Amino acid sequence: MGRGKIVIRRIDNSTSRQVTFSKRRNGLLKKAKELAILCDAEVGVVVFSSTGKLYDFASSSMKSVIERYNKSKEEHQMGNLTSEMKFWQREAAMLRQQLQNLQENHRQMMGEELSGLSVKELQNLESRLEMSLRGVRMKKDKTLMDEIEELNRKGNLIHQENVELYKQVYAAGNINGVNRDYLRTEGLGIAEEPNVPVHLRLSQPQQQNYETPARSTKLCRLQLH
Amino acid sequence: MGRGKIVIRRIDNSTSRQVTFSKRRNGLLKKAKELAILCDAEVGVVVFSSTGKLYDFASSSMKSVIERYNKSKEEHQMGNLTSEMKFWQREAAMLRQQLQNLQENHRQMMGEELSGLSVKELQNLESRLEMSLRGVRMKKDKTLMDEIEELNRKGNLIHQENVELYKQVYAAGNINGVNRDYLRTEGLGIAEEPNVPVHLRLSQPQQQNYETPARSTKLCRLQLH
DNA sequence: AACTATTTATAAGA
DNA sequence: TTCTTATAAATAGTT
Repeated sequence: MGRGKIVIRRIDNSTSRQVTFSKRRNGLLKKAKELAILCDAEVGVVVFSSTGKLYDFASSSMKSVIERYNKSKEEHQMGNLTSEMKFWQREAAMLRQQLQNLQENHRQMMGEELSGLSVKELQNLESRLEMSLRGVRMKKDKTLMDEIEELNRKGNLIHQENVELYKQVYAAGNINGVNRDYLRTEGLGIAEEPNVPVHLRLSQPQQQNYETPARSTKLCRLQLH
Repeated sequence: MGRGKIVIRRIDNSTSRQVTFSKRRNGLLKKAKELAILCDAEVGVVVFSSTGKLYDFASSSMKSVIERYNKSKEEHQMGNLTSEMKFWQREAAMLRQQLQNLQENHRQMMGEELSGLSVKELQNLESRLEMSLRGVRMKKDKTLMDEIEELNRKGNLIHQENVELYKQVYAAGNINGVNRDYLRTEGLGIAEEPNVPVHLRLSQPQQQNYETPARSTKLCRLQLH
């Protein structure tokens, strides 16, 4: 339909290609529009030029056309997208449900929202809490015991070190009496300083924190078991 | 381009419309194909007939065309979709995180997975459990008390009923002495059976279960505070 | 579905 | 890009 017949293959001449693109693109969009109107059809056309520019026509809206297209196939592109979205929606709903269940459970474990529970359920809850409490106390006691044991071990070590130092001091004292007295009273503090105070500083705050509750928990535990 | 000129408006004659649709649809798809080849363009055409049937052409693939179309706009259709999907993905991730936190919390409350906890945290957990336990026990006790009270109320009611019946029986007994003796010994048991024993069966096992642990915990509580 | 008179689209040139 | 115009292509109405 022009001065000469052409074969349908890529137009090599860039300018000519661009011109033809412009003409035929308008023609295509015009025909799409006419088809939609004449035949009461829903039509969508998307064209990207070789330079990447977008031209489109949709008798209704491209959104509508694409949605209908995807629905009409139930397998492509958007089908994947919607099904993926549905997956995430279901995922969210499922997680929300789980969360709600666990929250209710948790609140009940925290002693809240007990109104709806029967005596049987309350008993159940009670024994679960007792079990948990027992477990927590056992763990705590074990932690404390371990700490005490460690401290004792360190204490003994230091004590032994002191005994050794005493021996050395006594041995030195046989040569110089003044030195011996000095060491016995004040020098002992100096001699221990590089070791003992460091250990004490490390262990003291821990010891302070647990002593009061530790005693009460032990009493509890004895009565519980 | 035919025997006569036509105005572009919906063709009323259904048959004619259908024929024209067929012709022009083919023309449109052909022209789309030619445009794509001649001008090295990416083209997608979607047509729905008035009866809902789908016809389409895509120079590459409809998936590619639609994706490119959506990307090329960054606001329509797919933009909404992806942002909506991203919303749901974020929602799911958030819920999953919440769930995880709560689950960890819950497991610790259940006395599991206590390895990573410090003494301070264990203490905290312990007191939370104690508080919960206290709450649950209070609720249970209240439930039981209420039940007992209700039973007493009913018992009293029945007792009064019996008293009334006795009175009637005595009044009747003035006429017949044998009937009076029968009601005084065995009739009482029969009268109470439909109410009292049923309630006792309900409350007895519940009461048994909680008494032992309740006492020991109370002792603990007193020593702790 | 085929035909064909005509309209329409467009290739080539400006 | 746009206009022009000769000509190819599409298609309305008919068979």
